[in-house]
Parts: sequence; structure tokens; C-alpha cells
Amino acid sequence: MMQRNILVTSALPYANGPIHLGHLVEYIQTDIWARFQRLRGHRCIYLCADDTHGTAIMIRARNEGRSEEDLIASMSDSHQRDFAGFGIEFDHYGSTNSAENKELCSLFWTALRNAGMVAERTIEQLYDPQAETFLADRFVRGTCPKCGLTDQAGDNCNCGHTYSPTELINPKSTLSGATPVLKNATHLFVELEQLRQFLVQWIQEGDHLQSEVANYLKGHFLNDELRDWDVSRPTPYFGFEIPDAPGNYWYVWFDAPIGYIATTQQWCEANNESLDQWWKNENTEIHHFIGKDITYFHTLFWPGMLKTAGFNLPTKVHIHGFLTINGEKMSKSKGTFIAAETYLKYINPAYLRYFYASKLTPRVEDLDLGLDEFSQKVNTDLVGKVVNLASRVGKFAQETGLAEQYPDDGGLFTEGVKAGDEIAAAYESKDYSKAIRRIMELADAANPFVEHAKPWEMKKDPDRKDELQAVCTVAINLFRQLIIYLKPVIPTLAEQYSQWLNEPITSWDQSKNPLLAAKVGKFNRMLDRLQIEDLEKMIEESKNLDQAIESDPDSSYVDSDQPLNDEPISEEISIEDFSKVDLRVARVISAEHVPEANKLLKLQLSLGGSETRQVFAGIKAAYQPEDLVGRLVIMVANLKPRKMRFGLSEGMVTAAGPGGSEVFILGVDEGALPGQRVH
RNA sequence: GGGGCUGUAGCUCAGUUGGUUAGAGCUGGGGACUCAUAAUCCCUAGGUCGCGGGUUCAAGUCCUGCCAGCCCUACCA
Repeated sequence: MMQRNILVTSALPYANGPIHLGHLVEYIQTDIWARFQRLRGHRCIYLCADDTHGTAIMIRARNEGRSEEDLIASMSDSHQRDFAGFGIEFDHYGSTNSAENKELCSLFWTALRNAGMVAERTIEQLYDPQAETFLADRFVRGTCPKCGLTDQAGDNCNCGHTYSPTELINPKSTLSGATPVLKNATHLFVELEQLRQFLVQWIQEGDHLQSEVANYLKGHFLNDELRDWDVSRPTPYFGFEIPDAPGNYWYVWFDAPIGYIATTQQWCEANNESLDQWWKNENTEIHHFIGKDITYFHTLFWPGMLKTAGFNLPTKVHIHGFLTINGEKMSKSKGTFIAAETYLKYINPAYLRYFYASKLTPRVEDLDLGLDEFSQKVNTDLVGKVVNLASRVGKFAQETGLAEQYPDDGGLFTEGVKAGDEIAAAYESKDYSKAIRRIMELADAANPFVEHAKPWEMKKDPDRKDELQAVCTVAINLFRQLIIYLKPVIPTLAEQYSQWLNEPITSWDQSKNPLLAAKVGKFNRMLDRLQIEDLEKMIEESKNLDQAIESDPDSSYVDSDQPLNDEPISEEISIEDFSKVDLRVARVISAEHVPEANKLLKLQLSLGGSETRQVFAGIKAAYQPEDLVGRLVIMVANLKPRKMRFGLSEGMVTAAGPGGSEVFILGVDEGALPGQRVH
């Protein structure tokens, strides 16, 4: 077999938050693929790094009163600890804030300049004179220029209008509360349109992308002229200063993917390898694993940059969907926003690796972690079928050892060898669910063999010792085959096997020949059943963690300042101003979905007696209609009715939260009656 | 509104280039065994393959229309 040289990466996690189960969908699937390739005898290096630059890091470091370097160093430690906990085995873990990365950024930059692809344009942007920084749209709030609503986001208003932050009336910086001023800033743009022909071809030919991704790009980007990409940010910015444009920094998404190469270089230096061997060599494969949210950075900009700078293009960009838990988006309040660290306290990481593998397909689909399904699958498959096979012959085998010749097993082992090719093909094409399915079919065939042979009867008859040895030899070799096939997913199980039989598993091909004439050590329990209670504890702790997040342990009521930062307090008003708003207690008497609307529920609210109001509320993602009926809510009763596509909305239901599924309706303590005014 | 993906047994999914009575695992029901982590084994139930057209000797599989779900995008709050 020809040995392939394969370089694999996962997306670089951003250094402003801990690793959670959603991230792990990616790192686990990449790790499985890399381990599989190595087991098959290929050269495969798996590289990753922290993504460390940008405004968010700068602001956070500022808020925490420490340097950016300090922040990213501690974040990198915690990321690497979490990854190690899940058995993610990087050949090297770097940082985008490295000397190597800086140098490579210059190299890419020069190439883009030389290719005549960099354009300079002055744009007018809001600037916070107090924080001394330019403000991205999301850091500005103010009054909507179209409808006059106060405290609206920098790029769009609750009234539905979109605009530029420069059009906002009375804008405020969310960083300092200061009034931003308009300031000219020169930005540098990469003219991607120049590479259009190349990109169109690269995207649609050569199987670099899943077909649905190629279609998506074709429909969304390639139909129109490719817009210039703004790759510079004026000072202050945490990142690398652009050498030929002092006072300007490369935008974080410029230097992040270059981090793949910089990390390779660090690895090369440590291992006496040449970078060109990996990144300028047509015999090397480059595989990026990423989530669907960062598709266009990796499928448009990145290939464009690589092409221009003369590096290898990705052989394949593998794109996956998001994680849902029990069919819903991860939610902090429901305790399903589970940090890697929290999971590790309660549950064996091998189980998550197995479960993800059993659900992953080559398509860009969201993966659902149903907690009941999770425990059931782990317990029936891994414990009941796989490990049980070894467990049930463990004691006998310790006495008999393995036979010199492989006994007649009715063709089971040979079947397993045949299946091995299919399983390998499934791993290769990232169809892990298929691989797992085939492996479990083998396990399903193995247990009846032991059952029908009845080794426990042989054990009672000294004359049948050879038969007993034969049964053990078969059972252990079938188990061994399973373990080898599962090794990319659950390497720890292979290690346990190796200790037991004193045989290291280093190659996929070991599955083709049975282990014979070997001593068998004492069998130790390999996996415990997954307890529902542990899952419950994990959820409970995740809920608490959310409430206590980043709080001072000495104080029980230290809440994050994030909400206030996101949305600062509005300008002062008089009591008369407030009294204009007529808030009323109302009872939800009916609630239903609006078929054509994505976010709206249609509510009928009763103000007591025969007074009712029809209100459309953007809470579909957060509430089920049936859960609302009967509840008391607080409504704005004198709001001018608004005609919507779906009907007339005669008021507004009050709620807090950023939106989407994070919406929390205001309630009222017991005793309040519909129609009563809120004073 | 535009684009994409999906829709097969209660649940999770297989169904190869269209070819005989549509499959598996789990769950459910009945039985057996005791080597094994209340594990295992045997038997069994259960499907108008989202719906309607069309192509074909033959369609879960191809074409088309519709419906539903999810995602992206736009609009709407």
C-alpha cells in the first residue's frame, strides 16, 4: 500500500471561552479520522492552535484587568487540558499569536500585494474617543433613525429596519458609554473577484467540498461579484501590525487560517521536518475539518490566499453541522450548555466519542445528542455487546490461554476480515455511523457463538478442556477484531485489551490474522454502565455553572456585566414619560403558531371581561404555545397597533433576553388580576 | 420569498447502478440460560417506504407537483 502524507486540522478554537460539547463534535471527529489514518499505516499529523486575536479578546482582557497575552495563555492551557481529557491527540497545538504566524502573515501579505490584489479605501467609521478604539457595529447602540426606538443595535432595529451604525441617532458606545464620533479610517481590502475563475473551478471540481456546500457557495456567492474583503483594522487592535501600513492590523480572520501553517512550521522545527514538504508538495494531502458557520472563510478566502501565496490548496474541507441536545439548541438555562470540563467530571469521555461516531455522517447535518439515546446506546452496544464478549470468557481464558491453531468458528473471523474493508472505507469517507453499524453487526454475531457453545458446561468436564480453549480463542479473537476496528474511536479500549493480552495494537491489518498461542492475563472490567443519574448531575451542574458563571466564589450574587455591556441603560426619563407607557397584566387565552412566520407566535390576551388583544410576539423559538395558555403576562396595552403581514398586532408582550431561544417573558406574583395596571 | 438538506416500523437508522414476499439495532410481548456489568440467547409483534401524478415489463430507488421538518438567506417582530 502506498503511504499517504496527510495533514489534518480542526478549526482553531477562539480564546475567549471554554470548550463545550458542541466544539467536541469537531475535534472528536477529526481525531478519529487522524487516528484511523495512522492505524492504516499512513503518515498523518493532526494540528491545531488557539485563535487569539481580535477585538473580543482585547475587550475581555481589558475588563479582566490583565494583558491579552495573559488571557490567551490561560485559555490555551484550559483548552489543551479539555482536549487531552477527551483523548484528542494533536501532534502540535500552537497559537496564532506566534512569531511564526506573524512572519507567514507577512509572506501572504506580500504575495497579495505583488499580485495587485490589495486595495486601499477610506471608510467612515464610528470611534469611541474614551476607549480610544473604533467600534464594530455590535458595539454601538442608539436610536433608530427610521422609527425612533431608543437603544437599538448598530446595524438594525427592532422595528425591522436595517441601517449603518453611522445613521443612528444619539449613538452610544457599549464599551464606555461615550458618544462615538465619526472618524475616517483607511482600510485595506483584498479584491477576491480577481480570483473568481479559479474559485469557481476549485469549488466545483475535484471533490474538495461536499456537494451541498458547493451548491450553497454557487448559489450565494458565485452568482454575484465577489465583494472585496476588508482585512485590516485600525489601532488599537490585538493582533499583528501590518508592516507596510503602520497603525493597521490584520483582521483576525486573516491571520487565523495562516495559523494552520504556522503551527505546522513549529511542529516541523521540533521534529526536524521541512515545511515545504507539507505545504508545497503535491503529494501531501491537506484536510480541514470545520463547522458550517465558518464555511466561506475556508472555501473562498483561504483557497484564494493559498493560491496567491503558492501553497498547497486543501485536498478537502470537511464541513459538519452543529450539536443539538435532546433536539434543541444548547441552552444555558436548561443546563444543556455543557462544558467539556463538566462532562469529564461525571462521564467517561469514551462514551461521547462513541456516541458522536455512531451518529456522524459525511453530510452537513446537525448532530443530536439525545440523552436517553446516549445512555442506551453506550450501555447496549459497548457494555452489553462488545465488552461483554471479553468479560464472559475472561475467567475461562485466563486458565486455558489461546489455542495454537485458530479453531472452526463457522466463518465468523473471516466475515470480520471482509467487513474490515467496508469499515475502513466508511471511516475514510467520514461515514462513521456506517462504520459503527458494521462493527456492531459483527458484535451481534459474536455473542450467540459463545452462547451456543456453552463454555460453562465445558468447564465442568475436564475432558473438554481443548473445546473450552477453542471457544475462548474464538471469543477473544472476535473481540480483538472489534477492538481494532473501534480503536480510532475508543483508543482506551484498545489499550485495555493490550494490557490484558500483552499485545499492542498498532495496525489495522492485525485484524486480518488471529492472535494464537498467547497467555491470557487477568480480566479487569473495562467499562462501567452509564448511569442516568450521572447525566442528571452533569445537567444540574451545568445549570448552576451558568448562574455562577465567572462569579467571585466569596459572593453568591455576582452576576456578569455582559447584559449591561451589550445594552447600556437608556437616557434618563421623567415620571410623566414613564406614565405614558400603559403596562397591564393580561392572561394568555390562546396561543398558536403562525405558519408563514419563522419567529412569531399569535397570542390572544385577555384584559379581563370581554377586553382582548391580539398580539404577535417573537418568542416562537423560546416557548411552546400550549405552555403559554393560561399564564399571566405583562403587556404594553396602549401601543399603537401595527399591521403585519400576518394580521394586526395590538400591543406587545414584555420579555427580557437577547432573542432567539433566549427570551424570558415577564411574569407577575400571585394575586395579580388581568387588566390591572403596572405602576 | 429564494436556496439547500431531510421525510422508510414506537425510537435511531440501512436500503448499493430501479428487479422477487422492504431490512437491522433498540424498545414492546413471550420463552431460555447463568459464563458475563439486572449482561446474554431464542422466538415474536410492528411499515399505504410523507402525499399525488408520471416514466417503465418493474419505483423506497428515476422525473414532476404538493405537504411537513431542519438549516442558510431575506423579510417580519
